[in-house]
Amino acid sequence: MAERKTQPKSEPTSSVNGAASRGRPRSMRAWKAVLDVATEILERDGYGALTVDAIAAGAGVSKATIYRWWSDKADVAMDAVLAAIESEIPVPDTGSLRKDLEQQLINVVDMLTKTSHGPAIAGLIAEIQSNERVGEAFRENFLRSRREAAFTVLRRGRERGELNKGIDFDVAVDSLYGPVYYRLLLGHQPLDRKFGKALLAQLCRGLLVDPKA
Amino acid sequence: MAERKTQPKSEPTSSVNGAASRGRPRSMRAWKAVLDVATEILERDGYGALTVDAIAAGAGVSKATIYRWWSDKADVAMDAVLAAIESEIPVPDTGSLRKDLEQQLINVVDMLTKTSHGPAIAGLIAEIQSNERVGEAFRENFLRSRREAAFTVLRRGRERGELNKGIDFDVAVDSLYGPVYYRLLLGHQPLDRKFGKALLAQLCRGLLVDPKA
Amino acid sequence: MAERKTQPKSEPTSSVNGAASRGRPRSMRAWKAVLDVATEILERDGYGALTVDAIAAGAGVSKATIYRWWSDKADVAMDAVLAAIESEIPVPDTGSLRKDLEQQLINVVDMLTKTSHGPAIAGLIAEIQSNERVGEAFRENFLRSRREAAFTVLRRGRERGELNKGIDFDVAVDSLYGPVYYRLLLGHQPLDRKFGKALLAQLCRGLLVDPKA
Amino acid sequence: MAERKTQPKSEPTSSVNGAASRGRPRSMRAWKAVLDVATEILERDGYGALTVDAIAAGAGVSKATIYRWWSDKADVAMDAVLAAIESEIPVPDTGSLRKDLEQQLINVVDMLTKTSHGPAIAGLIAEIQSNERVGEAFRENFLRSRREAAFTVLRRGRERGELNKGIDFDVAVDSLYGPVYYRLLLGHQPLDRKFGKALLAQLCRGLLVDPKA
DNA sequence: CAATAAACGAGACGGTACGTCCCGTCTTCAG
DNA sequence: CTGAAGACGGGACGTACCGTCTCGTTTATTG
Repeated sequence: MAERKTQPKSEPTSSVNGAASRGRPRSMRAWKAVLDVATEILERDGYGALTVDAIAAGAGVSKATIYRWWSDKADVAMDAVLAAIESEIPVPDTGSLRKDLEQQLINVVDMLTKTSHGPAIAGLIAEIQSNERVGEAFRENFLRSRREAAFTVLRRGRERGELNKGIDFDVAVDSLYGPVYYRLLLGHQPLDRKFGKALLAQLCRGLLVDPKA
Repeated sequence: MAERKTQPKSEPTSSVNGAASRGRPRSMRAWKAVLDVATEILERDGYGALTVDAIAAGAGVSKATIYRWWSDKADVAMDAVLAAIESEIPVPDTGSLRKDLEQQLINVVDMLTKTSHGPAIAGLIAEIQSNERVGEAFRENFLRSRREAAFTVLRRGRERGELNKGIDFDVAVDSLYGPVYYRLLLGHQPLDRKFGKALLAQLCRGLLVDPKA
Repeated sequence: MAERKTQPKSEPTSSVNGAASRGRPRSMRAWKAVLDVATEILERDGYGALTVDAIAAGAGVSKATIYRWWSDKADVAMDAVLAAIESEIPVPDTGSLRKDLEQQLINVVDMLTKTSHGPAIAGLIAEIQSNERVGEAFRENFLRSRREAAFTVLRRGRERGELNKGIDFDVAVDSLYGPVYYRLLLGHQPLDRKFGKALLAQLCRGLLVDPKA
Repeated sequence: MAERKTQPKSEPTSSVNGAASRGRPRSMRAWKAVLDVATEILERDGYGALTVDAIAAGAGVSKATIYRWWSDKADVAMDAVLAAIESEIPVPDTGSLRKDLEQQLINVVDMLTKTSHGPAIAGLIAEIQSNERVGEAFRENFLRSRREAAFTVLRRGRERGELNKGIDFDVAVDSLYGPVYYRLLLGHQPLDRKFGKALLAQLCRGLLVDPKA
C-alpha cells in the first residue's frame, strides 16, 4: 500500500471507479505476478534477499512498472505480506474475555511462527527504522486492524464486567502484543504458544500479590 | 563487539596480553575516532545514514583499519552504542519491588528517548533481522546485562514475598521491556514515562478482576 | 519523411486520395502540433533533449499517434527540420559562376548559423551514424535537392566556359559543402560568412602555384 | 581522455610521477581490459551497441571502476579509438607538397575505411552533437595532432614556394579533410582513394579557369 | 641499531542493487 | 478507424555502499 500513486486501495483493475478510466488499464497480471514473486522470495530467502531486480525478473515485469505502482521495495513487501495474510482477522467471541485474549494471542503467535510471514514482518519492522513512509503504511494497513480487533475484545469484556477498572486499552494491547514482537525481533527466547499462554496468564493475574489480601 | 577478530574485548591497547605482540601496536586514536564518529553519525543522521566510508572519512581512518577490528558496520554501531551508554546499569534497590521495577522501566524509557540512543538501538535491532551475528552480539553484550539486572530485582522481590507465585522471570521481563521496545520500533503510540508508569501499574495489578473476590 | 508508413508524403489531410477513406480522418491539428513542438524543442534544447514523450506531451498528442505516422523520433526531427527550412531553395543565377557559388555557400552558412537549424541538422547527421534509415531519408529529402541546385549552377558555369576542364561535379560539391559541415560538426573553427568566402576563394583559385606560369 | 580525473594522460600506472602516489595503484589490467573490450565492441557492433554494462561485463571490471576513470561511455570510446589508432602519425616529407598532401589524404581515407575505426570515429563525432565535453576532447586529442601535421606539410611547401600566396592554413586543411569526413558521415558517395586523389587534384588546381590566362 | 613485523592512511577494485529515463508497443475508451 | 491517455516490457544509465585488496609509511619489538 503505502502511497499508492494512483489507486487508493488494493485492486488494480477497478474500472468502475467513478472517474473516466482512460488509457490502458493497469495490468492485473503484472500486479499479481509482482506480489506473488515478492511473497515467494520473502518466504524462501527472507527480507534481506528481496530485490527489485529479482522481483522484476521473476515476475516478467519491468522495473519501471514496479516503480510506477510501488514507491519502494518495502512498499512491495508490505503489499505482499498483506496479501499473503488474508486480511480476515476473526475477532474471537467466546463469551470469556480471558479465552478471547488467549485465542487472539495464539493467532498472532501462530501467524508469526507457523506460517512463513514472521521473517517478512520482522523485515518490514526493520525497514521502518530507516523509512518513515513504511512505518506509516505498516501502522495504517497492518497494525490498526489488529489493534481494533483487540479493542473490540476488551470492550466486550469490560461490558461483561470482566476487566479491572481503569485499564488503558492502548497500554493493555501493547502489553499483549509487545512481548510477542519483542521475542520475534530479538530472538532471545523462543516464541511459541507456551509463551503466549504464560504471558496471558501473567497479564491477567498481575505480578504482585494483592496488598489487600 | 561481535566477534572481535583479534582482541577479546573492548580495550585496544592490549600490549600486556600474554603473547609476544610484535609489530606496531593498535592505534588508540583510530579506535576512539571510529567510535566517536560512528556515535555522532548515529545521533545526527540515524542508522540508515551510517556508512563505513563516512566513518572512515570522518575519523581520518582507513576502511581497512575498520574492517580489521570490526566485522561489520553493525559491529561498529554496536560498539558505538555500548560505549555511549555508559555500561553501568545501576540495579535499583529501594526495598519495594514495585518501586524497583518502576525505576528500571523509567531508566529504559529515558535512555531510549531522552538520550539520542533510541534510534541507534532501533537501528541495531533492525539489523538483527538480516544479520544473525548482530543478534548474537546484541543479546550477549546489551540485552543480557539488562535482563540480569531485572532478574535480580525480581529475585529480591520474591524473597520479600512481594511477587505472586509461579511467575516465570523470562516472561515477566519480556512483559516489562517488550511493550517499551514495541513502541520504540513501531511508533504507533508515544513512548514516555507516563506510558512506563501505566504499563507497570497494569502489570502489577493484572488485567482481570479477581475471580475469588 | 523517411518511410511514411501510410501516407506517401507530407500532407496529412488525405481525404481526397482515390480510396474511400473510412473512419475518422487524420487530424491535421495533431500533425502540425507534433512538428511545431519538435521544432521548438530542437531549437530550444537541441537534439539530445528531443524525446518522443516530450513531443507527445507538448503537442497534446498520444505517442501512438506519433508512431503511427513517423517511424522514429529521428523521422519526426527530419520532418520538423524540413518543414522549418522552407524548402524553396533559390538557385542563384547571376551570370557569374563565382558569384553563384559564393551566394550558395553563404546561403548554407546562414541557414546553419543565423537560424537555429544548425544544431538540429547536426543532430540528424549524428543520428545517421546509428540509424541507416535516417541516412537514407536525409540524403533523399534534404541533401539531394541541395546538391542538384549546386549541379545546376556548375552546369551553367561550364556552359559559359568558366569551369576548368575535367571537374567531377560530385567532388566539387563535396569540396564546397564538406568543409562547412566539417566545421558545423566538429566546431574546431568558427563557421561564418568569412569562412565561406575564404573557402570559395581558395577553391576557385587552387592551392598550388601554376607549374606552367 | 576527456577530463581524466586524476591522470593527465594515458598510462595508468605511472608510479614515478612526481607526486606521492598513495593508496592502491590503478590497475593496469582493468585499464587495458576496458579499452580492449570497448575497441572490440566498437569494431564488431558499432558505436550504437557500445554499452558501459557490456564493457564492464566483458572486461571483468566493475562499472564503478569505469566511471572512476572515464566520465562517459563516449570518453571510453575516445580512449579506445585513440589507443587503437596508434598515435604515430607519420608526417610525409617527399620534397613535393603535392605528394605530401596526397599521402596524407590517403592515410586518412585508409584509416577511415581500411581499418574498422571509421564507424567508431563517426560515432564519436555524432556524440559531440549532444555532449560538448566529447567535442573538447576530440579536438584536443585527435584533431589537433592531425591538423598540426597538415600545417607542417603546408609550411614546408610554402617555404619551397609551392604554395599560392595568401592561403589560410585553417581553411586549406578544412578543405582537405572536410570533404572526407563529409562522405564518411553522410554516406552519399563512396569514400575511397579515388575520391581522395580526385579531391586533391581539384584542390591543387582550382575550380575556375585562370582569368589571366 | 638494524631487521622484522604488524598496523596504519589512502584509495582502487569487483560486485550488487538502486531508482530514473526513454524507447517503441500495447490496450482501452471516446469521437 | 483515428486519436488521447497512459500502462507495459525492455534495457541502459550513473550512483552509492559493500567488503577486499594493494600500495607506501609508520612504529614498535627483537635479534
